[in-house]
Amino acid sequence: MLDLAILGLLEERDLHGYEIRRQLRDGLGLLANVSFGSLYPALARLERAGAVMATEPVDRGAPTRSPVPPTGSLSGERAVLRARRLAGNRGRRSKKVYRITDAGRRMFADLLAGTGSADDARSFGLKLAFARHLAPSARLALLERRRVQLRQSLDDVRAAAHDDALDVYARSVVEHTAEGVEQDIRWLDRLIEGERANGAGPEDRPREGAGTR
Amino acid sequence: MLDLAILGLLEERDLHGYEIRRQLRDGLGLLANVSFGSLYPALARLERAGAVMATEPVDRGAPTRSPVPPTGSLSGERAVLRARRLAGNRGRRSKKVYRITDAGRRMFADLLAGTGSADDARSFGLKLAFARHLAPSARLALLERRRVQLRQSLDDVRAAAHDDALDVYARSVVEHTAEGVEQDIRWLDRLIEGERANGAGPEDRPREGAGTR
DNA sequence: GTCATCATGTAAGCCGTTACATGATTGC
DNA sequence: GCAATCATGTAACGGCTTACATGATGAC
Repeated sequence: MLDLAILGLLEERDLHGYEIRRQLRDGLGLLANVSFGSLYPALARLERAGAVMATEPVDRGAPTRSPVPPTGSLSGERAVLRARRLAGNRGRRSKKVYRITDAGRRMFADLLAGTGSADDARSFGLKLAFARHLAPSARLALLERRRVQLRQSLDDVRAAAHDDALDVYARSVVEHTAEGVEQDIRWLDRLIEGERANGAGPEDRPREGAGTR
Repeated sequence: MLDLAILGLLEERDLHGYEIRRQLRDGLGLLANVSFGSLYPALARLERAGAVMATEPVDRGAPTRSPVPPTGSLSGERAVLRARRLAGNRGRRSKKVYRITDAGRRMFADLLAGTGSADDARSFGLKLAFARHLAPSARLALLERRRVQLRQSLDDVRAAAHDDALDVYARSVVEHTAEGVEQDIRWLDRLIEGERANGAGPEDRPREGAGTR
């Protein structure tokens, strides 16, 4: 699920890990606080899988090999380190800006369209947030799959509400859960209606205007 | 979190693992499908910690000492009947009926009142479902803690909604999330109001009517 | 006598967390 | 020069899932 979010963000622009985390936190509330302990391993995994590649950040200024700046006798060591980084030294630590690859785009498309892990609310919300990368038919399918799941949930929770053994508090929880699911379904219905309505609409095509119909 | 649920169910009656799972699945929707792979280890852990004890259903032909749990519940009775039938058998593996201990009750109270892990919706829902075991003041505190968190969430998600870079779908997700949080807050407000109203009300005391006052 | 269900457990592994450790940049 | 922040990573661990293995019960 984290992979999906990372790839989705990288679809739009190159980013480094820290920035990805900020966008996940501030951007959309889902996946609110992923920790570095999961983010960086995920990036490393994606890089090993060939889905993303690390690109050196663009060096502004003189990137040619001028080994040592003429300043700083006291901070000599630091200056050397900085110089090595600017000179394109391999392996030194700095910002690592990641860029998605073609394989990564394919992986993203698969994750986005795959029925696996579309079950929970977070996965669905995440997928829907990236839904403009989906073909209209796949988008509709995503919404309708989710609707089926929510109908089932609603039946279950309503059955639970019939239990007479529930006290006031448990009952309140169950009933409020049911209301939440109902609201979700109404929301989905609005979205589905919108999708059906713009089948021929000229407005927001997914990304490239060259879609089928 | 699973511990809390288990102890909460055992507060009401003795149960064996399979039955606990069913109650978690059917009873209230939260913690919908815990798997045996987590349930049984959790029970074993609780037993090691002294929070629950396994009351072996009757051993062959020794009905003298504390043969059956004195519950009046339907499923409890059935379990007992089955266990009795089993008594004719050689004492092979059978149902393991768990009973909460005094230490377990203390642990349950701590988990229920503790501020830790009250953060997510599931933990809160679970705690609230068992809220009748809480003193009125602690119950109110639980609700108000949750309300503060939701206010914060609402501010965050509204800030996210101000982001102009969101496309239709991402924006819809954010806005629907905000609506959900608003609905949660209204629900909490109703509950808090109810709590305040029955401060002197004779209605639903937590469990035992024998309180002072 | 066999199948579905009830019932308990173990093993492997995923996904994510907290805590720790370190390096680089910026601003005072 | 020092602190705060930016930035990247590792280590240990916890909870929960799936898959596996086993045994008992009841229905037909």
